[in-house]
Amino acid sequence: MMKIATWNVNSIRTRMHAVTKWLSEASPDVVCLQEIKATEENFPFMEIEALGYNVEIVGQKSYNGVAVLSKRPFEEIRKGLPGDDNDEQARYIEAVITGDRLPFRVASIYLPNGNPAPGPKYDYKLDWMDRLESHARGLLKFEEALVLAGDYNVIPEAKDVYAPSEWLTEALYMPQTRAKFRTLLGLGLTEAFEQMDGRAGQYTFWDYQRGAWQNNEGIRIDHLLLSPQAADNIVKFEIHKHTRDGIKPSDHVPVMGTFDF
DNA sequence: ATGGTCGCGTAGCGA
Repeated sequence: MMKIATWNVNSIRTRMHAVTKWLSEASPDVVCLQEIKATEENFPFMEIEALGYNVEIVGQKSYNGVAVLSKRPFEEIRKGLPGDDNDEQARYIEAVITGDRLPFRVASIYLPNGNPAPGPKYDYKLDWMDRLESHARGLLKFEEALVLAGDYNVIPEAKDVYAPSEWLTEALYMPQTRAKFRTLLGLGLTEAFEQMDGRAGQYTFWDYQRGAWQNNEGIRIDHLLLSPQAADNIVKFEIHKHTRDGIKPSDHVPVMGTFDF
């Protein structure tokens, strides 16, 4: 079995205590991290490698940044989302890993937030989603187990937000955002959450402001998107909500799938 | 309508 998780940690250096605690409790085989807010120079490689993980990152100073951790060796690494050579933002890394039964491909995705919308930041978000769709279409042609994991900054449906009416003008929930997300799914991807749970009110993010956590005013924006070969092999899906209660928590919580790979 | 909280890095931006 392979446990594959995604977590937007909102700074790896500030979050190391929470991350190491969670790694030892949940013992994921593969972890996709977002918003590491670190470069190759200041990422804590030694501490994470000491816990038994291979580590690859796409870093950036102060903002963004993604990483993939794996107990198994990486057979292939791709850094950056194809489709725009001028894109400087660190938001995509992809790896191929072999499990007990099957090789699989996993991506750590930090999709742009896009606020305020409309505007240049929203245009960048929509362009990025088009590039992701194009790249995913190519990956699906391999007909292999594929897990596109990350912070999508997309609330798929009304059931995934505490107060849909308050989010109508937010880049995370606007109709065009959700339409592009559905187009991505339409390529032949399945949300692990929808296959295993699908219930309303299962959130992965609560804002630091306004007592959002205490009032359970959350949204579900961290997703595992699966190719048919991955969807056929998922046996468990979990949202590790308890981590939002810890000391200096991230505003996101980990999401983890267990696969018979 | 405003302000409310974090993280980075030490002002103000991004979320």
